[in-house]
Amino acid sequence: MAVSRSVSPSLPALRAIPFLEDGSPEDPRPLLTEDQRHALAQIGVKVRLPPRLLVYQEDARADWIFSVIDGAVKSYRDLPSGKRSVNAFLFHHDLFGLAERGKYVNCVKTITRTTLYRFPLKPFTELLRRDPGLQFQVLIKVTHELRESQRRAIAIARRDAPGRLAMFLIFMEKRALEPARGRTIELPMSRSDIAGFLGLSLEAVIRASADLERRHLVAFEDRHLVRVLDADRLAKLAGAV
Amino acid sequence: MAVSRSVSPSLPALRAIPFLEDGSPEDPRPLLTEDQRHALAQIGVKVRLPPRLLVYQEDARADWIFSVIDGAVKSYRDLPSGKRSVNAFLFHHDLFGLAERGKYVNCVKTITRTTLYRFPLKPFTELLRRDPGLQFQVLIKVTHELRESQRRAIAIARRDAPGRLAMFLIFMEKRALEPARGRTIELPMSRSDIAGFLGLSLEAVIRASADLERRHLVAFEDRHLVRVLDADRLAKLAGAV
DNA sequence: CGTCATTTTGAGGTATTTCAACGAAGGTGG
DNA sequence: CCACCTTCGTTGAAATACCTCAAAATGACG
Repeated sequence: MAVSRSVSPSLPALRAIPFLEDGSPEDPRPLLTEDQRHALAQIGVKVRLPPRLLVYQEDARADWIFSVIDGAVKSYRDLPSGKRSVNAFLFHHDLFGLAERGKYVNCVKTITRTTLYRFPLKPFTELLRRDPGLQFQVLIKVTHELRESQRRAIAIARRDAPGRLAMFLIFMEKRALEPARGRTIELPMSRSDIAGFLGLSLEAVIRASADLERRHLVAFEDRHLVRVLDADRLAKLAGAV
Repeated sequence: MAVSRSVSPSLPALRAIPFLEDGSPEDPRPLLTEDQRHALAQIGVKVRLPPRLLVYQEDARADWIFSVIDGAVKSYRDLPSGKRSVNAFLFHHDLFGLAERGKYVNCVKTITRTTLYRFPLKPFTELLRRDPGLQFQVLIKVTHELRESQRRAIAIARRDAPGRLAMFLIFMEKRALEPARGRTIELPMSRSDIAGFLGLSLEAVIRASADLERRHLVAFEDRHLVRVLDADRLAKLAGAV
C-alpha cells in the first residue's frame, strides 16, 4: 500500500473522475493531498448525525458546505403535487451544499447514521481561491455530479420500471465503497426514496423489484441488501435504454 | 449603461448564478472581468460553424473546451434503442466540453449557425490554476448546469406531456437573451430535439403543443416561435409538478 | 409489546407509446 | 428557377405500462 497516498478516513476527501486521462486504471481515487485535507480539516468540524435528520432545508440560508465521511444522505425536493423528487444519494467522498444566491436549492436528510464534515461557506470559498489545485478537484467533482445527473435523467426517461431499477442497482454498485464483495449491493434508502429518484411510484418500484427477482437477475436477501445473480443480464437490461 | 461592465459580445463570457448572495437583482450577468476575458481570448480561437454540424462526438479525445458566443447547440447521447437523449441546449454564455478521463461524454451538434470560442484543454486548465477567480466562475457555472439538469429530471419525471412542455417553454424563456420581447419565445431546435430533452416521443410533443394552443396558453406563430398568451396559467401548469 | 411507518398486493383508469400513412418544409443540384 | 429528395411535422387508432386508490401485512422502534 502506498504510503504517500495514506488514507485517513476521517479527514475530508473527494472522489471523482478527472478531466484528463492520467494513465491510471479504472478506480477513481481520493484526489486531495494530505495538505489539502488538513487545510480543510482546519476550517471544518466533524458532526455525527442520527438517521432521518434534516441537515438543511430548501431556501434556507446556505452558510455551510458539507462533505460526507460515512453514512448516506439524500438530496431532494418536495413538489407542489406532494411528490418528492430525490435528486441524489450521497455517500463517502461526496460533497453537497453548493447553493445559488446564498440559498440551498434542495433539502438534505440523513438516511443512516452519518458523519459529515461541515465547512463554513466563506472560509471554504476563500480556501478555494487560495488553493487553485483544491478548487480544481472540486470543479472535477461537480462536473462528475453533473454527469451522474444526466445519467439519472436517462434512467427516468425510460418507460419500463424494471429497466430503470436495473440502472439504479448498477449505479449503486458502482458507487459502493467496497468493490461489491460477493456481488451484493447495499440499498440503505427506502423504496419510496428509490421511487423518488427514478420518477416512479412506490408501487412500481416494488413490482419492479419483484420482477427482477422473478427473472432471477437478483435476489433480495433483505430490503436493504440485494445479491446480483446474473450480472450480465442485469447489465444488458440496464443498457437496453 | 454602465461603462465599467462593457460588453464585448465576441469575447468569451459566462453567465450564471453565484453561490453567495450579492444583493444584486434577478438578472444573472456575465461574470468575468475584462482581463479574464482577454486572457481567455488569448488562448482560444473563434470559430464559425454552419447549422447541423457535429462539433464533437462521444468518446472522442477531449482536446478542447468550448464557449458559445452566439447561436444554439445541443448536447446529446444516442442510446442503444435508437432513442436520443438531449442533455442540454446551449446558448450565449454557456460552456461545454468538460470531459471525463480525457474523453467527451456527449455528442454536440450545432442547431443554428453558431459562433464558438474554442480553447485547447491544457492551456485552459492551466489558466484556471493560475487564475482562481476565473476558475471560481467556471465552478459556479458548472454548479448552475447541475441545477438545470436536476430541474430537467423533475420535468421528465412528470407524467403529463403538456406539463413537461410548459416547463420547457418557461425554461427557454428564462434563458433567452432578450427578456422575452413581447412574450415570445424562440425555439431554434426541432420538435424531435424537444422530445429528446423531455423524454417524450416526437408525437407527444406535437400533441402537447396542440394542447397548449387549444387551451389558449400559447400560440405558435411559426414552428420556431411561440407567443405566450396566458403567462399565469402557463406558469401554473408548469409548476403543478 | 404496542404503535407507526414502510412495504406489499389487487384492480381499474389513463396517459403516452407505438405503428402507419400522409403532408410540409428545407436544402441541393441540375 | 425548378425538381428532387431528405428531414421534419402532423394526424389517427390500438396497445402497453404505469399510476391511482384501497386494504392488508410486515417490519422498525421505543
